[in-house]
Amino acid sequence: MDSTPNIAKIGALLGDNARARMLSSLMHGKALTASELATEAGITAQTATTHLAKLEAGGLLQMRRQGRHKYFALAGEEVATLLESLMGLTTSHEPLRTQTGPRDEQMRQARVCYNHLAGNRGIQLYDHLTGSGKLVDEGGSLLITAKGEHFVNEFGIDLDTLRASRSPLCRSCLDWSERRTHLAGSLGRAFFERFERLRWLKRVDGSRVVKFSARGEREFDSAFTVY
Amino acid sequence: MDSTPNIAKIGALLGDNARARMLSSLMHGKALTASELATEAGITAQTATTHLAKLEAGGLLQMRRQGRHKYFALAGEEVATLLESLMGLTTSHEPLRTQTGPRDEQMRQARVCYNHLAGNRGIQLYDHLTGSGKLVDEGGSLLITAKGEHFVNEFGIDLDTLRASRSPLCRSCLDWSERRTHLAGSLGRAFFERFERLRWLKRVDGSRVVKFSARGEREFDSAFTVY
DNA sequence: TGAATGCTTCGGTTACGATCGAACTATGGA
DNA sequence: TCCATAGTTCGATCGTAACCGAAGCATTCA
Repeated sequence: MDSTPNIAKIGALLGDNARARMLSSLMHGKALTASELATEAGITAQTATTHLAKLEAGGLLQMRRQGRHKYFALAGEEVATLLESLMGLTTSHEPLRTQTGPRDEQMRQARVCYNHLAGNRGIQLYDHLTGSGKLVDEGGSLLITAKGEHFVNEFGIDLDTLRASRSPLCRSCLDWSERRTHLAGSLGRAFFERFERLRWLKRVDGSRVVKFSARGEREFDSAFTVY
Repeated sequence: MDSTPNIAKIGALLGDNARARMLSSLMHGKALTASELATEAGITAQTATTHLAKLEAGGLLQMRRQGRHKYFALAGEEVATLLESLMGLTTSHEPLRTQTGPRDEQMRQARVCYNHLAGNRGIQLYDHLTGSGKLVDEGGSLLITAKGEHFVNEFGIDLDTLRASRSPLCRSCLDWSERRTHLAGSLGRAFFERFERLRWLKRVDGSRVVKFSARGEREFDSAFTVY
């Protein structure tokens, strides 16, 4: 059994500039979409597609579909280690990689994502709902419980209207800044609209950033405590 | 400062089949000559030259000239680690690499190398001579001391004759099986001839293996104790 | 000195893979 | 039902690098 073909194959994967750039922009551990990775690598979407397919087939990346998006992340700890030791070999010892995460702290806190709430606040919402048994994850799909229905209606959201729409009610969405899931789907959107109407938050125009008011923050925290 | 070009560069080095094979045949830690590496990789000497130059320039290999040979070894522990983690990624977990060292135990013990003694016995000789102050390493070149001259003459080797030849008297030679140095040069050859004449050893014909007699072994050991 | 051996340089061929334009499918939301 | 957006497939182009034959150095040893 000769294992050298394998090492050459992995090496070849790492040996392309575009792919290398993709991989290192994933070093911070978070997932990125195909087009984001294309931009990172400075190539077109078509080219990115083929690269990403190769990287996934080679076991370096892990993919997760999310609606019309594809989120890619490093396949595991070993891959990250490999990349680190590669970087360590040449650039002995630069400070490890410039922060590629969300440059803007505000954005990391709260932002809009397809009209629902993302960022730390979005995660808080999601964690509260699942942690308190209002939503449950049934084999990948998110379901609302009786308790959840009650809570949502109490909160001023008309579930029946939402159900009339064809789009899925609950849906988890991978958060690119925190690599955690938050609530998407029509329920997610409804929550966001409700927050706006309650004046808990306001969108900063021309950006995806969402700004909470002081009162909004307080009331959000008390409504969605995380256990 | 973007470090991705570097990782791509190293990746590209690893990404060629011939180079990968060369690297993994060096995994056991010992040094190989350019032509041995060419054979390992299944390519011609010309092609090997360019590959080896790239690997050395890329900091993956370390080279040491030795007469008309060039010995290559992995540049360091980090390189070995990198290769291991690469292999680990795909072939989770084959036993690490087939033994590429000298297949023949006899050969590992004692053999001829340019008419001087190599293998464990050669190392023993070398270690004795340097350890007892008969030879000293002066900035890479090996010199004989007064004590050494006395010893050599006592042993039945005519130093003056050796000095008349144009070839260097003392010379250290990297041992491919043990990655240690042993004595080469005309003195090395003279020792070997003397051992033959004393009937301490005999060459096994058609091979580089050298066989010690029981008496030879005993006397060799007492003459060349290692401290 | 000359023969043998190890390595290198040069030139030309060949194969592979990165790239993108254009046209396509799939998904989400109105 | 329809639009906008994310990602894919196809085909053609282009550059790079691996490869070897042949001839050239360099070293050892007689």
